Amino acid sequence: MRLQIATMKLQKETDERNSSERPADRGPHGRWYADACGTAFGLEILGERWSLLIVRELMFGPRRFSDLRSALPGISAKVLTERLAGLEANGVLLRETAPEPAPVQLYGLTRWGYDAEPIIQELGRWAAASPFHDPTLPLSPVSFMLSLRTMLDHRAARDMQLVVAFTIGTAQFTATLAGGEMPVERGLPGAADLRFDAPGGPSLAAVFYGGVRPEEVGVTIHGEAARIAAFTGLFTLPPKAPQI
Amino acid sequence: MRLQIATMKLQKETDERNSSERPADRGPHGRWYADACGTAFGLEILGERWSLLIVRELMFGPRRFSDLRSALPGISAKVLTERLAGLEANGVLLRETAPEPAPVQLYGLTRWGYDAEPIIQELGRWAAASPFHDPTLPLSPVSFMLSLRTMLDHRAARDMQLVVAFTIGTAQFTATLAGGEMPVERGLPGAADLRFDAPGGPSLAAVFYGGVRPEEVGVTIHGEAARIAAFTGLFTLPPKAPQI
DNA sequence: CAGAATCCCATTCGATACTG
DNA sequence: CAGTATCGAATGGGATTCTG
Repeated sequence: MRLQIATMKLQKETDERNSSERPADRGPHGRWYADACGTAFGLEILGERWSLLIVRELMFGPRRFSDLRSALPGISAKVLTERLAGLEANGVLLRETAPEPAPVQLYGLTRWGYDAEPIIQELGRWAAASPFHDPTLPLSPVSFMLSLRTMLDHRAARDMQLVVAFTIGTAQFTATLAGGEMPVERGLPGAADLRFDAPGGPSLAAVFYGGVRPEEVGVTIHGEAARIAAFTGLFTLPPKAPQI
Repeated sequence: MRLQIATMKLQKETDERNSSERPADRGPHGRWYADACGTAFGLEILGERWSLLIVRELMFGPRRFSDLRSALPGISAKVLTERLAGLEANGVLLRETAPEPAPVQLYGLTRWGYDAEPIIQELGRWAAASPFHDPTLPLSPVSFMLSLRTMLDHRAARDMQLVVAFTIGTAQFTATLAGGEMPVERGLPGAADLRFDAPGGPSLAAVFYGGVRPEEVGVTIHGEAARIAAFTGLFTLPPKAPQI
């Protein structure tokens, strides 16, 4: 395998194109709609393949490279690296070298990055109304928790107050329902009113949205029966769109 | 780096995934996040380059091929054709052969397609808070009208009732403000409380969002001065996001 | 003008191998 | 673990041409 020696010489010229200056060279590649519309600009930043899904996975706190890789089935290390760099360059996320016991590299959203949640929610809400939609695919724990936030019936929840613990595979979340809002954090609470344990995202989705009985899909729920019913009743998918 | 000899044998099995049939094989290319998340599914449909901007341009009613081409600087006929076909296959738009005097081909959103407006709005609102953003680029008339709907202060507008006519280049719109909402239609109203005439989208954006005086950018406004001020005051850009 | 079909090269992607 | 390097294959999309 010697021949590679010669292969690298041509590399050089390929990247001169990038040297063209743009105010803040966002898309690593030639994207760039010549359009002042905010939507178009948003697409420059989040519209590349995978970008928005990466932001989604960071929505409940910083993650490491390998967390992201395993949460995004099919993404390659190369593309993930590129996207992280692009998002960082655009101020959506930051690379934090958290010196815990073992110094780990983390990627976390900036405040503005967290502000992208409504985009993710609107897109998800809209897509859920599509006639086609395969709910059997893998669903990351973050996706499921985000879907709960999206589908929450704020009005119906206004007078409920609950601390709910979720264990989804190895991921743990605490949802705190109060005043019609439901912030979600990573980790388990000291005391919870309800506890959901599930092997993965799809099983919980089946229980919450598909009316499947928990034991059929390996989900166990702890808590007062009435509260369980009241809680799960707060989340409903939108009706399918008409075929016109 | 020695032995790569054996590397290519495993290729085969990689593409079997694609052979699985999907209801309506959307992305002409291998897109397809293996992900049940609604957001990921939405990205399958709207996440390709140009797709969402095409939807945006159709937001106030059907348009023809050449309308779209000129509203989307840089798109090629081939790509536009492909995207229109993809969006049609996914139920976002329909191709209507309206037999007017001269039988013209029109593309119009389905009801579900129109439901995508909140996605466009959230993306635009979010992007407008970016530190980088070049407002000097071309802005299509539709983009501007959509931005008004996005930036409208619904609360402040609740008690206002106005019919406002816009002429932006050759495009004409009627905005009907009432009850804190402001639907927009193509065409001019019989009678208007206010009338804006502008050479293009950017000039109006300068007036509404940049505090520029109309005459500086070729915009003329007709109507009662107090009403003009009250109306234009309803629309404000979000504050820039902090740099963290 | 609307849009389908062809050509063709630059870019991009995913897989694999490699490195600190 | 956190990437980087490289390669083959697929895709993107601009330009051009053709048709009704």
